[in-house]
Amino acid sequence: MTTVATKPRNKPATADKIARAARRLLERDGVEGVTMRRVASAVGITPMALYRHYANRDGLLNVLADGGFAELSGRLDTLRLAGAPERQLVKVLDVFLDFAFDDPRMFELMFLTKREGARRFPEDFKSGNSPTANLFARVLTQGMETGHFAKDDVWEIVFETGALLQGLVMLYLGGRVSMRPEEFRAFCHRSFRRYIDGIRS
Amino acid sequence: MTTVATKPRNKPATADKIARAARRLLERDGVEGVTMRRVASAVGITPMALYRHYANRDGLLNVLADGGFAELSGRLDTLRLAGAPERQLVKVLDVFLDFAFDDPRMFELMFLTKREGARRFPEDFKSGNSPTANLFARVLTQGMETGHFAKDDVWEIVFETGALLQGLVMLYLGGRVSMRPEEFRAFCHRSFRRYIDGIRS
DNA sequence: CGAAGAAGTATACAGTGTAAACATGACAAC
DNA sequence: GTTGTCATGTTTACACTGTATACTTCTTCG
Repeated sequence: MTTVATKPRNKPATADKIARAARRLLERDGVEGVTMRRVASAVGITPMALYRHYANRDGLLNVLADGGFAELSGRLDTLRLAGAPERQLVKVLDVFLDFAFDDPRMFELMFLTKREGARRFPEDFKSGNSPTANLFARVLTQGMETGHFAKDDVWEIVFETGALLQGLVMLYLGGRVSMRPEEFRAFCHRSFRRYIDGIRS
Repeated sequence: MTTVATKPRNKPATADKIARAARRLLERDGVEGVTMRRVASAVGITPMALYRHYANRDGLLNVLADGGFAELSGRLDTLRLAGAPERQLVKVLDVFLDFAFDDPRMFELMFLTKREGARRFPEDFKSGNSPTANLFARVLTQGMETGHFAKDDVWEIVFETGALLQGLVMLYLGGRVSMRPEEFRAFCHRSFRRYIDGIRS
């Protein structure tokens, strides 16, 4: 074989195929549906081959979650934020809700599942490691400077707003809310409004 | 049958021993540590014998969770609520936090785990099936009548306050908060205060 | 006594994640 | 070329999980 033009070690290729297959399984069957055997079978390899590319199942799930955060971050970047800070915050909220509605399983993995290597409060927030938290903090800070919000600990508010949103969506995705998506969105808007009214000066 | 004073079928005896053993396992190893084999071994019977007393693992976990709700309800009943509604709400918050600190695994099972038969919003709230929600709603209604809070949808506020609390505690128990318990409690107090200020008229 | 029914056991099946050993193929150095 | 190295993949196996099925054993009642 004179085969000179060999593929230059397509190591990332299979790793990518694995991630894609896992992603599809996640979307369809949820976190618990992402089993090593199913992923391997979807890719067409043996389960143990997965371990050449990912340390273990948690490692694979972490990569999936990272992809989710990247996509969410991308969506937030497309936001053209302007107008009153209150409206800006609601826009951010809507991006989160859209994401949760579009890909509930991914949202579940990202926020509602215990995972190693997740961000910690407050250090990982203040260090600017979380783009979504950064965006939120920027809007809040700006709102405080312009007098729309009472001066307070920005990071605490970022964290607790995230907690409120996470709690609401967790309950919704967990099937504990008898509302259709748009009803629930309206409810979240009211809830957010109540909260914002509290921090407005 | 002279046998009048027979043990009236001590069926509940083993069922209770099972529940107690499961409860201990839950406390020590968390929800995932409660496996049928371990529970059976702790009781001294065969795994399949558990199924004579509980439909399946989820049934057993539901009974455990019910016990947790009963205890939480009991703790709330001991509260002597008086004074300003804001202070009453904080007292209720503290009961929840105490419970979460005392028995984090149980709290996790009760609020942070997907389970069948969990309360649904709004119907199960409005119907009065949830004692804890009832208590909260009573304080809120009273606060609205006395002018401490702005008139609003009580059940919505009950639900979203629960969501906020759940989100905060979920993040804390999930190891995403670098705070010692009392630090975290103080943070929750500030967070609650911010929220209450929003609904005050 | 004899029947009934409850409680417990034994065995087995289909899953799960993953450790250990081995096979194969592509590339670099001699 | 030959050899060695390293990445990739397979095979097999282990220790778990929940639970279906069938069998035994014990208690209670007619």
